[in-house]
Amino acid sequence: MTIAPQTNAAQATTPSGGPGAPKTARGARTRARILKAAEHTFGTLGYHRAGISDITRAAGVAQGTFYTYFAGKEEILRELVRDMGHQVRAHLAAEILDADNRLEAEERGLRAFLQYLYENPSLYRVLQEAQFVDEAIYRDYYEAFGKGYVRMLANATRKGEIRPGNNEVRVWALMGMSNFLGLRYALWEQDVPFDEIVDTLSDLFRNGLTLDGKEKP
Amino acid sequence: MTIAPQTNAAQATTPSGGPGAPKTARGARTRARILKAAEHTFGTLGYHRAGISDITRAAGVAQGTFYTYFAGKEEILRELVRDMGHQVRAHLAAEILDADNRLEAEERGLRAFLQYLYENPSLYRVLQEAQFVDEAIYRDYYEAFGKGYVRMLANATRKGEIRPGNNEVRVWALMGMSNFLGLRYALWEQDVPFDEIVDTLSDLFRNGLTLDGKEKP
DNA sequence: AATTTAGTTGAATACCGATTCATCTTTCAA
DNA sequence: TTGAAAGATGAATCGGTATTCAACTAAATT
Repeated sequence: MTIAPQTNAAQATTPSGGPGAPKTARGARTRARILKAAEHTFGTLGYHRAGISDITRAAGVAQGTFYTYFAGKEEILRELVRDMGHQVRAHLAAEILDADNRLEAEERGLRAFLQYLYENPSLYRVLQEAQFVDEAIYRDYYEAFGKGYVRMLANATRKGEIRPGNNEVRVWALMGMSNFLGLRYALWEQDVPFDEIVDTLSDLFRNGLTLDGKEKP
Repeated sequence: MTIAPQTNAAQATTPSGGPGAPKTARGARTRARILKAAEHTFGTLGYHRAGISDITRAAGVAQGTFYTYFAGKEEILRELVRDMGHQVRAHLAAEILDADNRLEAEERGLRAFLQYLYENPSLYRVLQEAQFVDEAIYRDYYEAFGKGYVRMLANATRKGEIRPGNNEVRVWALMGMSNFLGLRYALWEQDVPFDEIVDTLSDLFRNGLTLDGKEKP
């Protein structure tokens, strides 16, 4: 039930250029600390309110150290979004793996997403704000996410698990649902159990996304 | 087919306090010009990048004039979101009025929303950014929107047009869908005709939201 | 051990843009 | 017509913070 206990922004990061990719163990550690601090700081204060000084303070380093590893405020945000994107996708993919069919995958995926958001509230804020700092990276995130999603729906269609239809449009609808449900029920207020949310959507899917004899009998 | 041709941020505004509610025809006109300019400027540059000077320049007034009518940058954003919220709700309500049943209302509502977003791209940006400047106003917007929506679904349930279920959860899911579909297909790229989007969702609704004999025959 | 390279520091800089204000112009009411 | 209220002006102020940099310390290499 408990999923992905600790946030770990640094772990999976490919330094990807920058002014100075760390060349020492110590350097790598420091860079990681700054990145994690940025995740927390941006998530709490928001991108614009968060100062470099807030980030470095949280990381326990001097202001100047920041610029040893990142070209500036925007770049660290980009890095962060890339990083978080990988994490979520990996996490959800793992949660879905042992689903027997598409419906079950949707149910598990949604529940895992709500749970993940609840445990990593920074994700939402960082991602949404990134949209206005650099739209491209935001699009990339959702297009990457959507691409894999469409592929899965295509497979499900082939297997006869869901009815044929425009899967791309469906995917954007589905991502929108998760997003809003997460915002409302995982971040704002947890006044409806995740199970009930999943059941409600499952009901919607069973009689519209899935193909088990209706409409055209 | 063409809906709400011109943006008109000022029109419906109740000055609502502020440092100086205009007391002259001229004043009212100037205030309106500034508000409309802010809509455009925020929508184009984004809240943070947009300077007061950009707004006043677009409005054709001096910087100082801004503060005759608005306490500051945040306040004009609040005013704008309130204003735009009214507009969208009114617009969609009108579009839905003559629908015969819930499904038709959903179809018309979605199409109208996509169209509206396409014609008023500022709406999305201003609203989403408001979230990080003053979360309350963002919540208010969606909660106001959602409240009316839930009421409509409740009516539809009573009439037997949709199956019973958690309508609040459904509403948040529906708002999420519209939002993402709008972002992707109305703002980013118009590579899929609105009709196809509506048809795709309609198919989803017909076999899950609506009740016309399936699952439990 | 000596030397070079990598990493760290934090105060100083540099820039930007929101807000203020003293002054001038227009509108309005008597 | 005239005085007072409302509106408009835009240059100067003021606060904030991203970024730079010269000096210092730690780590690696010979």
